[in-house]
Amino acid sequence: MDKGDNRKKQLLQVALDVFIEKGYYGTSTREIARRAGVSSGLLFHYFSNKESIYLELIKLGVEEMKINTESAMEAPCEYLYQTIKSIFEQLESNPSFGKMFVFMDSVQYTAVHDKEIELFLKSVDICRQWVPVIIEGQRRGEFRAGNSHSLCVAVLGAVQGIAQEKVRIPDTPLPKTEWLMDMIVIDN
Amino acid sequence: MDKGDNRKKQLLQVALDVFIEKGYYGTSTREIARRAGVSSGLLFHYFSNKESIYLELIKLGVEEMKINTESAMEAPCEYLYQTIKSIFEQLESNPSFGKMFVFMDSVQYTAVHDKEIELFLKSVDICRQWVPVIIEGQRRGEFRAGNSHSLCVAVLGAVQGIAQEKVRIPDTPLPKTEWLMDMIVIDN
DNA sequence: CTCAAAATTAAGCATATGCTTAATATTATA
DNA sequence: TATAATATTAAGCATATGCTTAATTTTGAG
Repeated sequence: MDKGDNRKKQLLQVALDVFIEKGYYGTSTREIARRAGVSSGLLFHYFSNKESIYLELIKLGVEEMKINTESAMEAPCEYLYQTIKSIFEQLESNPSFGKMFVFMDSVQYTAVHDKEIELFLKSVDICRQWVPVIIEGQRRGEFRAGNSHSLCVAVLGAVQGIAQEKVRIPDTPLPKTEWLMDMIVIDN
Repeated sequence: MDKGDNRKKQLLQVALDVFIEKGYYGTSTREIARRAGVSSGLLFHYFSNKESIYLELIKLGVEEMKINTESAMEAPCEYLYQTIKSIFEQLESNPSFGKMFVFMDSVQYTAVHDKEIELFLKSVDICRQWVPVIIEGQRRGEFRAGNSHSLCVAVLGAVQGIAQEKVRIPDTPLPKTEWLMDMIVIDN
């Protein structure tokens, strides 16, 4: 890994911070550069334009979400419980995961331009990955039956809400997974 | 009600649309004016600056949320059920309510400048109003017991998620309140 | 109709923004 | 050490932005 790769990673990290804080339009390339301690010219040496920084972050987010749901798929039982628990654990141990998780939520409805609608849809797809998670959870008897889509929205909403609080106010204690499950899961 | 009042209301409506679409920083005063079909000078005739437009919208949102939770408080039973049902009904019948509901969510963590932190906190307080709603729901036996804060986040997340979808994609059918309740409510 | 108040616009200033370009510093390799 | 590739900066161009100002149109009461 050469120096350039490190710099690029650093710039992506800083960009993620600013995008979360101020959104796409509110983020200036100058601010990203300033916070990273480099000239804005350097930013455009590593990225062709502002939009491509944003898109690269979305790509990374898509990867991360994929890994997360896929690994949970392999859990032998307590499927959804494991998924949520793993997310909570990462929220606690890995701040950058939380940032990415919140970022991906904010991206959902923020198509910057029409031409990037394709990548935009891909990120929505990631959230759709939760739908089979819910359905599988229902099949395994973790959930009460009901409208899968709404259930998905509820679970995602709950987890996202908790993640947002954790990212913005890091001191926030996370609820025990059991507590969260307790709200939505069938009694044993 | 004179002409000026109507214009001001119209400008606020348009501003709300743009703020939801592009966030605070991504919204330009020129765009608000253009979409309203007036010059940008007129915008600054009715509002002292961009920030004050945003703050005025927050104030209106605070009012609306207050009315909503307060009226539900008076429901004799099925407290939370009525609250959510009323929100869903308004989402279906009154598009501007949905916009405001989603807007208030987006405002939560977007303190524009430090000096307006006070009004910002007020809007957070509105969301806090949900906490007694949940606790009361638990007391009345609508909910299983559990951590009230997490339960609040979950319910808010669910309702917000559904509202967002409805506002961005108006064709989205809303779930029956029963379905949503079914996820989180104790069996009768 | 008169004319003052209110509504509205056009033009522009100062600054911020996305991005480019040419030059300089640093690094690595032969 | 010499040299080519890479990393980095400083300066600036074109445009967008928040907001002001002076002028013009519209409105409504006497």
